[in-house]
Amino acid sequence: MPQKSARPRPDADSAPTQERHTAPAGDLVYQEVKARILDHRLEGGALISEGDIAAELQVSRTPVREGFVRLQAEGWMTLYPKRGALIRQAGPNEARDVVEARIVVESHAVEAITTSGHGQEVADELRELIRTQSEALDAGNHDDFAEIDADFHQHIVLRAGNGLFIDFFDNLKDRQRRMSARSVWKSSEKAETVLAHHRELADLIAAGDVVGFKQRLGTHLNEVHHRLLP
Amino acid sequence: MPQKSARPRPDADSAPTQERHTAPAGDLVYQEVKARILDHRLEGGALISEGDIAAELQVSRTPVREGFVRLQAEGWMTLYPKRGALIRQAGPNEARDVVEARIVVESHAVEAITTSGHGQEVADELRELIRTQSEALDAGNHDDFAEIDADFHQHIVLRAGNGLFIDFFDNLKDRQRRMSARSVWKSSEKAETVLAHHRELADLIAAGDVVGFKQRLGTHLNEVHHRLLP
DNA sequence: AATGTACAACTTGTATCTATGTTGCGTTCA
DNA sequence: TGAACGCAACATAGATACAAGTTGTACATT
Repeated sequence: MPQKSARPRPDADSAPTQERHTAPAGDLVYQEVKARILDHRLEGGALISEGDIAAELQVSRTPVREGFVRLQAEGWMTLYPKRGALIRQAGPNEARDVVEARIVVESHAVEAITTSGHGQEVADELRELIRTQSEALDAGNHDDFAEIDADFHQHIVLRAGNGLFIDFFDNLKDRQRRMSARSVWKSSEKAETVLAHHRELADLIAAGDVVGFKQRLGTHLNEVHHRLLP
Repeated sequence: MPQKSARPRPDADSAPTQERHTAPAGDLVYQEVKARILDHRLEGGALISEGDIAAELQVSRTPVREGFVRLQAEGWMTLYPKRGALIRQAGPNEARDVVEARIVVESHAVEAITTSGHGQEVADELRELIRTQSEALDAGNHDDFAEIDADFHQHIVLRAGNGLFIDFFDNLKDRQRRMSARSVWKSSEKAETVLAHHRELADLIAAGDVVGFKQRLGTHLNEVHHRLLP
């Protein structure tokens, strides 16, 4: 029997009636600390305290705690009672695990897309993305280039339509971002290589060649990765 | 440059020095509320408030809030400012998505296991699990039977060694649990069918037949599922 | 009757306060 | 010299206080 069987509810998963004009302090903490972890302003292994962040961000410790709990739930830090918050190390296998997981998830997404007959459609959307990414490169906008690069892969997973994989892939994206945060696509030669790879991947999707896609994606990710970590 | 570059740290991801003797109230809230969601004592669509849970569990709102934040991060509820916490609906595609994701993750795990040459080893471990599960059935212990059933599949993912997939699979397991919470393996005939399926799956792992495993797993999950959602 | 409005009840957001656990270091004692 | 002890500094856990947003309803107004 339901606990108390609910008051009028805001219509299953609808948006809040009114937007906030002031960002909640808890979200601020979450986003700010996560951003610092992803771009290595906070290094793995560092031990920080609620008080430090609270003072720096000019909020009380309560919303800091809220942010910390979220970050722990997502695996970015570990909370030690009465001790502090430890930023989690990347772990020796994480790079391998992320690449492996991406290959599995993205390849499956392509299979789902092609077997449902949306291969051409999605391939066209990806080519459009490649076009804008190419423009970003020409304009020298490296940040946009990197962002669209991530969008390309995410779009594939998005279009496959499995919400669980979509959420999981978000996590993978963040982890990859932390690992490759130090590198930028300054060399246009390397950037062109990435574009070429993406064009091939889009073609393979259009052709419905799932195994080909999987192989190419593997070489793509590994090649990108080896230019970053040597 | 590192923020403040850390005080002495408790040796990367080590356990806390001393165990607690009293369970933290925040964990209590998290586990209790999650349990209620998984077994439908809290239904999807219900709107609950921090105060209700706090009063019922005899703690203040602070740890309740902590638990709620964790539950939201894991996708079990949505927090609406000044309104309350809405238990998320299962979603019309969730059953399909969970099965799809499980097939992908488990099949990949088998591929990783067999290509690394641990197929026989893992198959033997699984057979041992099947043995204990069979004993639980004979003893009429349906709860243990269901638990070992979940362990069987989790073990495969565990042995593949990818920490990201392991965490993801935990999530899948909980979602499946919520969906099938109302059914029990009372019929020993159905239970025997499950055991037979698991034996076949173990055999396919031993034989290194990844595509065979994937197919069998698909029929297994769908068959199990169709007996639940008729 | 339909509509607009003021208000009471309820809920969260955040700050603050108290209690307690942990650590590091200086002091003491063998 | 070195180990044990005590204590101050620090950190979190949880409770509580208070401010502010949201909603349903009763009631006045048209």
